Amino acid sequence: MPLYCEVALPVPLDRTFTYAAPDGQYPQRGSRVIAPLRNEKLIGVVMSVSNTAPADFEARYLEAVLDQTADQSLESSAEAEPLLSEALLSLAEWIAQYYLAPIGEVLRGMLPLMAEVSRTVYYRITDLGRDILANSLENQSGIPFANKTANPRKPAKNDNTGEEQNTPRRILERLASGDPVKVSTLRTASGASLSDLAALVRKKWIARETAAAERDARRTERFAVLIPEARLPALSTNQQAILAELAACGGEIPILELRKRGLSNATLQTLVRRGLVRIDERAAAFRLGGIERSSPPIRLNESQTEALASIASALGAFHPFLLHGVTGSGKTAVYLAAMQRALDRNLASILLVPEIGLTPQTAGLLDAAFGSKVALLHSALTPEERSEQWRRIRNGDAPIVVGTRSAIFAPVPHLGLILVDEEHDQSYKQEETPRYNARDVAVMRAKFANAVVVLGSATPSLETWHNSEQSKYKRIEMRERVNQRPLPEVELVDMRGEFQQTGQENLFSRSLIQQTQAALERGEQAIILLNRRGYSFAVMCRACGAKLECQNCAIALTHHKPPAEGELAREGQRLECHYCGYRRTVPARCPQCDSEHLYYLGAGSQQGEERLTEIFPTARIGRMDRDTVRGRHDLERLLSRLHSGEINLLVGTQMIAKGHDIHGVTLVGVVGCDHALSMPDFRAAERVFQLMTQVSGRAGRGELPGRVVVQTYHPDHYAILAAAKHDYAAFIEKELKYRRWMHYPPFGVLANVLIQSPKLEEAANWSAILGKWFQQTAPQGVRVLGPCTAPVARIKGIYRFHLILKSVSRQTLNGVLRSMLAHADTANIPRRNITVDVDAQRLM
DNA sequence: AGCACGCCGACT
DNA sequence: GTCGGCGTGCTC
Repeated sequence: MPLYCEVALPVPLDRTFTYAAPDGQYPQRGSRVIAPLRNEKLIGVVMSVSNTAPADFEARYLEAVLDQTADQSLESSAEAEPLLSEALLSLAEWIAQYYLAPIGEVLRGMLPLMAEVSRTVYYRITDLGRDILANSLENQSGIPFANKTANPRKPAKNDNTGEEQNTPRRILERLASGDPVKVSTLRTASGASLSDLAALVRKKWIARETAAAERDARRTERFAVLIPEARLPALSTNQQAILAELAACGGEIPILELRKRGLSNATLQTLVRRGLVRIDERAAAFRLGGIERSSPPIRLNESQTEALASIASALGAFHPFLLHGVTGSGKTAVYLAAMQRALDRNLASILLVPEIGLTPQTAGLLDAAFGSKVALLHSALTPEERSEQWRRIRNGDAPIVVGTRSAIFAPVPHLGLILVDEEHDQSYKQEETPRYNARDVAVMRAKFANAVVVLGSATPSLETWHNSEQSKYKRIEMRERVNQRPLPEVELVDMRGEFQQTGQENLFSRSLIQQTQAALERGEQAIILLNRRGYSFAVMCRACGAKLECQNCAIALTHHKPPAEGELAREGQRLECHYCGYRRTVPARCPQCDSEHLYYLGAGSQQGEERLTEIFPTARIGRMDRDTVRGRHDLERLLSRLHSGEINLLVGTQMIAKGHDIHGVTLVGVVGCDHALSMPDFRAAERVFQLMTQVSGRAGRGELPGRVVVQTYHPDHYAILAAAKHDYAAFIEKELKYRRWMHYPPFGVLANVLIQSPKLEEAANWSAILGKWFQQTAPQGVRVLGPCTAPVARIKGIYRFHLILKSVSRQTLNGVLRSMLAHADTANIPRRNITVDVDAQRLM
């Protein structure tokens, strides 16, 4: 009797599938398997096994059980674990239940599964196809193949070349032997497009099948190796160049390196053919790559030592901490020391950093402290690299894991410590299914692993702060900067007064200009936060008041100016939608009313840079935003130019606020970051406070004291006032009052239910159905706001409605959301059009 | 999500 | 009269 198992598959279905195990293979909970679903082969994870056959259907057989090594069956000891440990499986199940996400999708996000399995598509001729082919050979007419697969109004490119046009026939001929043929092979042989193949599948002349097989995902590196005793025949200059390079490098060199030095692969292949060089393939050595080692501070100060002692003495059991340390208090040094302490006790650590928080500097510190024990996991890794890191971690070769959000799923054995740097950072929340918050997952993971978890921040989120007040998390305070450096003095500039006094609307206030000038003259550096991308953030019509909007989204288009376009913003320049990427040029006339009077509203970082160039013609200005920092290397390059002093004035979006430690910066300007206060978002004040505090923290980290100039239209707002005084306590007190009053988190739990459809009436209708259901069932202990159109009513042509649910009890809310989804199912609302966002960060 | 099966308008 | 549009419904 076969063994049966429940398999989670990467499909958006809230259920598992039952399969029978092939003879002699014993899947366990946590094993990866290849499972046939319809005519696809998918990778899945075994959630449970049983001996009873399902009653009402016949289970199909698994194609294969992966990761069943020979020694695993031999050893059969407790050490022979399936790929996914029990701790990670429990974590996945917790996420699935807490965030109402399908377990298969949760697991897909946890495992670098896809890189490890190559999925191949094959085509095979059917009996019908054979008949058709035979008939056509008999009567030579080719009639059945009259080329109608493409749109009849648009003839296919190869339509007019006689015999060449008969694609279906060539497909069938290539398949005639009966063996399945790979798509790529078939397409080269027959010149067929994917839609040609799809058409024949529809006619049932051919059949499509997929196969999945495990691939060795270890990254290899290819070396060119000089064959010493070869006789040298006449060589071209290119060939000589390669041989010279090889000789200079001791006879071998990675092929990638050759290419970097401008030596061609074709030439290399010629040398191989002539027997002068051979190619060796070896497992790639691991290195952090392009990192300058930097030494950590040798001695911790008093508060750092105390923090370390608390954390270190808690190792070995579940203990959550909040490490609240002002900017520049040296949290990173505490993290490094704590990881070392864990390592001393043979415990591994995970350090989570925000998306752009992993600076080359931090990587350098880690490399210096832990060398090859470090595994880096970040979004720029290729699937193969990710997979390689994953294996190193799982083998125990890398007990120090550093990475962004999904690194919380690293398969670390003997996990003892999890550190979440800048725990308030929004990038820890995944904005697609499963919509987990890595900070909260970190706490659960620590719980399952009996580990210590430290949430660190200068500006803790209200949730975390509240948990520390409730003694759920133990709070550690670091109130002083290292070396008793003072926090920078903050000056508020009331921009309303500035307008009245100068009589004009200037982007930069007189005070900011004057102080920047002074800093630059003293040979110091300044950075200016201008938290909008682009040149101007909207184009508006003076006649009818309409803003130019994206055709796909209910969003004003942002104006970007090509750098060489002269003084004025004008027609013909680029407009861009920051939601969908739609681009168009600035029209001559308003598309609504045909007026010629269009004007440009607001200033972004691009305009900031331009203004600064005019004001400080001799300054060495740099800009840091998503337009100038696209790849990882752009950031590294900008930061190193800043460190070297090559740039002395930096303007940019919130990217510049994140954890950079540049000692020459003595002045920080904050321009127009308070517009966020008027957004319909209950976290607006929290975000403005955090951003202002973080960016202010960039000033005065070296020998010289820092200064901050904040331009604001809300000089009396508590978030601005508290940030100006570095007074977290004052801010938190006000903000907690407001949240309590409004029943917003942390006083209660919140979920955003988003209903989407490309058809307006459909979205409206569905959200009305759900709204009515809430009205009729009136669930106890849940407040419902809406339904109403979402703050961004349309994105990428999809109309959006939402409901906001608040409850004091997480369990109640979870239950109500489940009933709601069940009702949506009976009301025939497709599941994929409903997004449930538990603990939503943004209600947009 | 895919991808099949199944009922109504534009073309040979 | 066919092709093919995409509206329901299922996947072990």
